[in-house]
Amino acid sequence: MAAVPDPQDLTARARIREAALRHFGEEGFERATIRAIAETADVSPGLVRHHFGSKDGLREACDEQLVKLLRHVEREAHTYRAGDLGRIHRARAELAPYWPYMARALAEGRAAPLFDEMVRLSELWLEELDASSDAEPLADRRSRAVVATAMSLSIVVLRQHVSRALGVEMPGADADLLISKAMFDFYSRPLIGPEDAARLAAALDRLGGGASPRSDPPA
Amino acid sequence: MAAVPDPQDLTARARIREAALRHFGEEGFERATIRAIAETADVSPGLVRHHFGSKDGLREACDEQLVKLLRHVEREAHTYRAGDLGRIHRARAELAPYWPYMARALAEGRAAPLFDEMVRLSELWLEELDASSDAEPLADRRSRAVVATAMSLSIVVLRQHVSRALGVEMPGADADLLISKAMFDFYSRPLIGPEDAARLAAALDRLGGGASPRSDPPA
DNA sequence: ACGGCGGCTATACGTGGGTATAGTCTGCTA
DNA sequence: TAGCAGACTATACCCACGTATAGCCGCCGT
Repeated sequence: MAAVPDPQDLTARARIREAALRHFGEEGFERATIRAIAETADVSPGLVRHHFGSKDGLREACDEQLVKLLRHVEREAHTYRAGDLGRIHRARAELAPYWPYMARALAEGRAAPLFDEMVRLSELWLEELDASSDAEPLADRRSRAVVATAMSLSIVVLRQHVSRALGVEMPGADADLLISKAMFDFYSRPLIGPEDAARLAAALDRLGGGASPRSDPPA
Repeated sequence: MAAVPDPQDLTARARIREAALRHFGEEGFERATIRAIAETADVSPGLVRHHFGSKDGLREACDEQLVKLLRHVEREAHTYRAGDLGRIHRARAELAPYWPYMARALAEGRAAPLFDEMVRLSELWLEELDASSDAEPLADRRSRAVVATAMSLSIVVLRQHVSRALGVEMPGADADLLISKAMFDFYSRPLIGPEDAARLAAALDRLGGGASPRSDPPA
């Protein structure tokens, strides 16, 4: 349950995997070398191959480990009621060391189970929410869940920019405070009125099967 | 003004740069090779070095080009009023071919000017918005601008997951429609009531300089 | 006591790919 | 016509790194 779960008495296999998660996260898959990973794990390069077959094999093991970790954290904090901030807090703290790896994996389009799992959670969350609201949603629940997931992950994936732009270190309490408040603000204060939203949605429908890309409003 | 601005009668230097933007975007910086880029640009590998000095030099040129492009698009669509969807539409279409490169650059923490520029725009946008609203924001404007920027970029950076999870191709009209509607929904319908938000913000303040990371609510 | 197996190391091989150098061709100025 | 400059090519170098092989050592079952 330690944030970094591994003192130094771990099986070599696990040490290698943890070292890889760090190296891949910090340097990226291509720049990271088996030799460096082995050195960090305090084993010979050959052993890496022995256990994981190849560099790609090692990465797959890392991905799996990441999903395993997410599920663990999830299980531990499945009380997702907004009230229990402390619980979520601790859960996130456990993930933080793996942010760099996570961010890279997601940005490269890997770690799909992780993303999908979060979408699932978002859908559950929206389901509750829809039940307790009377206004009609503009989009189907799944779309909203996917977009919400992407948005929440953006903070991790773009943490270097967020950190720099806010002038705070990013796994860090200051950042948590600023970001959480900003998000609560967005969650609680509508940026556009319902009539404007309906008008925009209608305009979109009119553009319909129209032309090429679009993704999101300016901000 | 063409979406991909370059037929095939461009200066070799420009052809190389465009080829690099594509290769770096699709394969990543490390996996992309100077030789392949040269071939795409229909020049010899040596010429790449001649013009850009090194692979890193080439990447820097790409980053600069990206910022130049953003400013161009911005200038062209500086009428950021939500009404003129068509204008924004065309502007975005011009950027779309560079999404893969953009996404990678941002995820790796590069292309800071691009991010910062978007933060600036968000701040302007929020400034207007704050003026026309009476409710007190929970966070300072800059924090909100940074978070909003990260959120809107998340769609591009995580487009592979978004695309997969929605089952639509991602530079594409279908995706635009779904995503835009979902975003308008979030922008127009508050997810939590103001009293809950205030309570949560207060709770955060109480945790205060507390413990380690936090980033965002579950969804 | 022993045979075998799995964790582990040392060493070597092969090559992809960035970089460096030398040389060619075209066009311009005088 | 000479001669220089810069765009461009061909070729070679070199090393980092993934992969492969062969072997050592300690443990366990019998």
